[in-house]
Amino acid sequence: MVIDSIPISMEKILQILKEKGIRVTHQRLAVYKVLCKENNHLTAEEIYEQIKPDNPVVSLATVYTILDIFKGKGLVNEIRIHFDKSCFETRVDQHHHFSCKQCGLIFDVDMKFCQGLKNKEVQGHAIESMQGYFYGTCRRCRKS
Amino acid sequence: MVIDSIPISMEKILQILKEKGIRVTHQRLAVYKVLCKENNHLTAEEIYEQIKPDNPVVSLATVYTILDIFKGKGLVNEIRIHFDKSCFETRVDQHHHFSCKQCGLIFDVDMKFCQGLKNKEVQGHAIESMQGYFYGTCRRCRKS
DNA sequence: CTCTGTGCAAACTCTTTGCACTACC
DNA sequence: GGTAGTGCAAAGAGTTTGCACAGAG
Repeated sequence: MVIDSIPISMEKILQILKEKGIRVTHQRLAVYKVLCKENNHLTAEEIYEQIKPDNPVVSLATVYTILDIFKGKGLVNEIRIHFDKSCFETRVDQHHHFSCKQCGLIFDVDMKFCQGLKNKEVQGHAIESMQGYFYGTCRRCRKS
Repeated sequence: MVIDSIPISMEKILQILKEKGIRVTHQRLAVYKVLCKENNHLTAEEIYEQIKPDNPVVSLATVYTILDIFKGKGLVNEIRIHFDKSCFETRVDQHHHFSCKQCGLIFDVDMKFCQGLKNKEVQGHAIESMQGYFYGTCRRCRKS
């Protein structure tokens, strides 16, 4: 399921969590909501900072725990396009990422080249998943 | 330049370092030699452990410093196929990596699909470099 | 001899863990 | 009410930094 940057209702999130058998708490709703709202690639720290205003008593450790649960249930995807920290997104289908060296933003990349690579093999090794990380200058930064 | 797992002479390493304008020290020779010898994807810690026997007084911090210099001069490539730590290799031409979930080994992957992607663009973003990370079960582990 | 490289220890960042308390269901 | 989730603080791993000493050119 891909959720766009359009606002998502609390009822919808509640339903998603219940479907996955994830116990519903205030913090879990908040984490998922922020990830949907931004449709962005957020670090645990960024998620933490964004939910704090609405939820003053919350801890970064819990955000990590929640992300780990979401990841295990296939609700979020973890990427490591920047070497030093993980980013999380709600888009969990096969796609890749571009990171801009100037502005630091991460963009989703859909490329045909790796369609069908999954469950194939390369040089005798069986591929279960793949991540393509691209680095360069993004569309917007190129113009300026 | 790609150096295979065949032994490399100290003279050759010396020459490579001098060509790149890198001041030659015992530690730098040792780091580069281990990376060549293994033709492997080694973490800083692993490099440190391997050079210690021949060079009892050496520090992990220096290994990091040396790897950073080598990287800056284009002598080694840093990959982050495992989220928690970096691996280094002497192969610096365009290629990708496969990590086996069972044995943990990293294999080089040469794929046609991304030839020519460099200096092209994707969805308006200018690509300067890319990294393809594949995960699954390697050839050897599949047999057992 | 000078200036860069090194070892050491401490600091730093991101992430995980242990434990008592809280709050879903 | 029982079990799982949480906050907090502390620990852990990987990496970087500051500084005095050592060694390359």
